[in-house]
Order: sequence, then structure tokens, then C-alpha cells
Amino acid sequence: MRRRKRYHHGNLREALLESALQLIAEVGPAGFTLRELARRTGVSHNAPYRHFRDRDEVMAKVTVQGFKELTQAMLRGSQSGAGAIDRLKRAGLAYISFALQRPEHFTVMFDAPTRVRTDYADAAEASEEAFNTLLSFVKSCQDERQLPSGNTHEFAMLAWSMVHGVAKLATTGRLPYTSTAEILKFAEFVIDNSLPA
Amino acid sequence: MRRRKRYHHGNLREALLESALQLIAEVGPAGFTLRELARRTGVSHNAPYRHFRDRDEVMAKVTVQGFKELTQAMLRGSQSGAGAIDRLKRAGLAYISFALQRPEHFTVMFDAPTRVRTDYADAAEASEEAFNTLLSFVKSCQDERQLPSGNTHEFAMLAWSMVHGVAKLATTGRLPYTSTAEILKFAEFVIDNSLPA
DNA sequence: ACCTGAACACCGTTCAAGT
DNA sequence: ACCTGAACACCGTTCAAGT
Repeated sequence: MRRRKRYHHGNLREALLESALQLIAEVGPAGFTLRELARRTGVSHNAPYRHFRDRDEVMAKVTVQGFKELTQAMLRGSQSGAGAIDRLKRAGLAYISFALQRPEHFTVMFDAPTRVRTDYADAAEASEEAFNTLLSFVKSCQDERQLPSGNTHEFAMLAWSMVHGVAKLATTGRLPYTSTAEILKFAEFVIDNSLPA
Repeated sequence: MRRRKRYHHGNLREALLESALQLIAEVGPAGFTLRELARRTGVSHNAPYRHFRDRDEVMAKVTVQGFKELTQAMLRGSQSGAGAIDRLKRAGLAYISFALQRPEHFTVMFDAPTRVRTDYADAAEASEEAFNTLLSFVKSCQDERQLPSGNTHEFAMLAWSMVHGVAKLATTGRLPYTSTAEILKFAEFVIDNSLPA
């Protein structure tokens, strides 16, 4: 392997994306700069422009990866569920859990300027895929008569709003809890008191 | 009036805060710069430092004003309510309505770096006052036996999470609605399907 | 007291030049 | 093909100097 290693990197693009995640985790999305990214990756401040149009595109790719991970986390979380409602609930907890484990990544995914989503189709798609995952769990609940039928999209958006609200308040430090365990317990309280089940 | 007008402004501080709101509404919190703020207010880029320690302090004062308005909006919105649950619901709708009418202000209030809240006590206080307003509506519901008693704080945080989730998803353009009316209808759907009433 | 211009250390982005 | 340094137009913040 690594025949024809050129200049500094055989795969600068991947190296940059990896560094970007680390850097964002350290300094937050607002403090994230392309120049510092280049510095850490050991290339000139200009090298990233060979692989990304601009700062927005780096953000977009980080967003894509984040939503893919979020989708996987929800799918994984739901597996241990007993019954449709329980799977929906566990998917919701996985959503919140993801936000707690990667707060900066979560911030990029949801607080980046709208243009990131409109300019990069893959970012919008990855986000939609995550929503569709939630939607499928809601649909299962309706199929098994554990949620009122109809309004599937509305119920999915309701579930999304709920877990998103908890996740946002938690990651921005507005809840009076310090540990992940406490926050997840509160999340269960929210879900249990809001699902009609 | 305006005896002793000095230099450019009798009240540069107020003028700056007013301009700041306008500027943030135009370019968003991320695009907001002190230098542009000074430019618009007609003073040198350095003049704001006579009235604010730094960019953070301007953000903190904008935050304070935002939370005060939010509190007022909830109080006003609740007044037309018939019964405690209805007042809580209307306060929640007012929260979402505020976010829709001043999305950038809302963003500053909730997405500014944590240090803004920790360094400026008045920002934290104004935020707490808004929460206490929501809390008082929840308490009324419990007093009138329209919500299960106990866990008052948890129920208030549940209500907060819900309206905050809807507000955030709406203001960041993740809901498939274009008009305020549609979003508020969805908000009603969420509230009606989540309150035990 | 309040305002100013020059200065410093940063950005994102572009471009001509190197291998 | 990929990388580099110089350059440009911006920031936030500081400071000595003006009225």
C-alpha cells in the first residue's frame, strides 16, 4: 500500500475532514477556522482549497457525516426495543444521547447557516434520511395501533421537536443537570409523559 | 431637551444597542461585527469600547433585552386563556411566536457561547425570569388539578423543551411550512397531543 | 468624558509561482 | 496534480493622542 505517496499526503481530503471534527470538538463551530485546520493538518493555509470550495463546504461535509452517524445511532438504539412504541422511545433517547456525546458536531448539523444546506444537496439528503428514520418508527407505532392513525408526518415532527428541544437545552447548558445519566433520565420523563401510550 | 449634546451622541450606548438589533436581524448573529455596528451608528470602529467591554458584552445586553421581551410576550399571550391549561398553552404559543418574529434575536439568546451567560449575570437572570414565568403557569395547572402534582420543575422543563424544539426547528427552516400561521397550527398540534389535558 | 487613527494579530479567499 | 508564499480586504482589540 501507499505506492505513489505525493507531497505531504496521499489523502489530504480525508485527513482534513478528520482534523476538522477534532478541531470543532475543541473550539466549537464558531471558533473553527480553515487556517487553523490547515495548520493542524500540517499543510499551508491554502492547501484545503484544493479539496473544498470554501469553509462552507467543509461544514457541509461535517454535517453529512454527523447525520449519517445520528441515523445509525437511532437505528442501533431502537434495536433493543420491545414493541413499536419502545423502539420509537429508544430512537429518541439515542438522538439525545448523540447530541450529548458530540455537542459541537450536533451544533454544526443544526446551527450552520441555511446556505450550507441549500448549497450542498448531500447535507440536505443526510438530514432527510435521519428524519425518515424517525418517521418509520412512528409509522410502525401507527401500524401496531399504538399511536392514532393519520398525520404520520405531524407525529414524526412532534417526536423530532421533543427530542430536539431536550437535546438543544441540554447541550447549551440550560438544564439543571450535570451528568449524561441525569439528562437521559429527564429525557425519559419527557418521552413517557408525552407519548399517548 | 438635549442640553449639553456632546460629540456625536448624547446617548451612544442606547444608539449602539438599537443598531445592534437591526444589524443582527439583517446579517444574523454570526455576521454581526462591532466594526460594522460602529459604522452604521456613525462613530469610529473604536467608540463602542467606551460603552461595552467587548463584543460579548453587546451580545449579553441583546440577550437580556430578548429574554425580557420573551417574558412579556408569554405573559401577554396567556392573558386571553380560559383556565390554567389554556394559559400554559397560550404562553407556549407566544414563545414560539416570539421566535418566529425575531429569529436572529432568538438565536443570540440561545446559541451565544456559554461564556456570555456565565460572564454577565443579568443575561442569566433574564433567562431565569423567562423560565420562572413558564414555571408559574405549570404550577397553576397543578394547583387546579389539570396536571399531575409534583415534579413541577420537570414539567416546566418538559414544556420548555417542547416549545423550544418547535421554535428551533421552525426558525432553522427544518419544518415543511412556509407561513407563520402553518407553524403555529403545528405548534398547537404538538401542544394538544402532549399535554395530558 | 468621549472620540479618533494607527497598529497588531488574526481571518477567508485569490493568485502567480513553484515541484 | 498538488502545494506554497504573498497579497487583499476584512475582523476584534489595544493604545497613544486629540477635543
